[in-house]
Amino acid sequence: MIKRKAVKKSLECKVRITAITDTMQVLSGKWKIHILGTLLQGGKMRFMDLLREIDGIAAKMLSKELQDLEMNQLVTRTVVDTKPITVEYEVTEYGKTMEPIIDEIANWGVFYRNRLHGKD
Amino acid sequence: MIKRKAVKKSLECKVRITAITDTMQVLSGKWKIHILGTLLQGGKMRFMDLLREIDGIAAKMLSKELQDLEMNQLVTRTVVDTKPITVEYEVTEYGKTMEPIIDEIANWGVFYRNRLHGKD
DNA sequence: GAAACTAGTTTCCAATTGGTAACTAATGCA
DNA sequence: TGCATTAGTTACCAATTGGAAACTAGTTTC
Repeated sequence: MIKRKAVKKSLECKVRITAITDTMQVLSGKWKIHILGTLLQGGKMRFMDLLREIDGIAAKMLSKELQDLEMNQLVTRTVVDTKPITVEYEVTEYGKTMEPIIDEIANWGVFYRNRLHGKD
Repeated sequence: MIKRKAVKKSLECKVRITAITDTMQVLSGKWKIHILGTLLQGGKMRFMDLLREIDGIAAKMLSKELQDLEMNQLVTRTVVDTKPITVEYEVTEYGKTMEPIIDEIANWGVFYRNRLHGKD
């Protein structure tokens, strides 16, 4: 009983840390979760739809974040040959595996607000 | 069928966005999830324990992030009157409500790695 | 008396993030 | 002809983030 748990920084611990780092890197930045959340709710959406739907985002940011998400294969980008050309973004099947995370994050945020107000 | 879903930016949508923003603000920065994850696994831990356990973190960051977490009531800080004074950090009951989020994030990261390696 | 361990704090610096605004380029409409 | 809409891009700038290293300060051990 002198040294319980000497080797705490074990394999599973390192794997977990790496896993968390990976996920947070994929979701890095202020907007990716919002974009994914919006696309998960809205299905196929055009650039301008997203720009209008996501409050406060600038075209530059939306463009950059969508590129990141596309690179990570979480969303697809499809150019549609309409009169003024439009581009459709959609969450991939792979991207949909993010849904539990986003839901948990949204749930916690609601819980957090309720706690704040309940305590006032 | 001319304008389905005109009012997309509805109440529930705004609430969700606010909720996500709130959560991500509480978890902001590179380290908070790791600190919480480590404390959830390790129970009571001292400053130096955390510093050694969390690979790459500097004392300044650990200190600052712990203060943030304490302010948000996710962890408690207890000074223990040992020979060289020690400080114990522990996740609160409230902080434990973060566990589902952290688990989902860790799970996804593992899934992500597997997918990468499976595709090589 | 010097070194080491506790838990930090402080300073200084570099990189990243993100915002505004203007610009491109193609097409349609009045 | 000129304005609007589509989907961006570019340039510039400010704030935030985070890292390294040195420092404080009290106690204990050699």
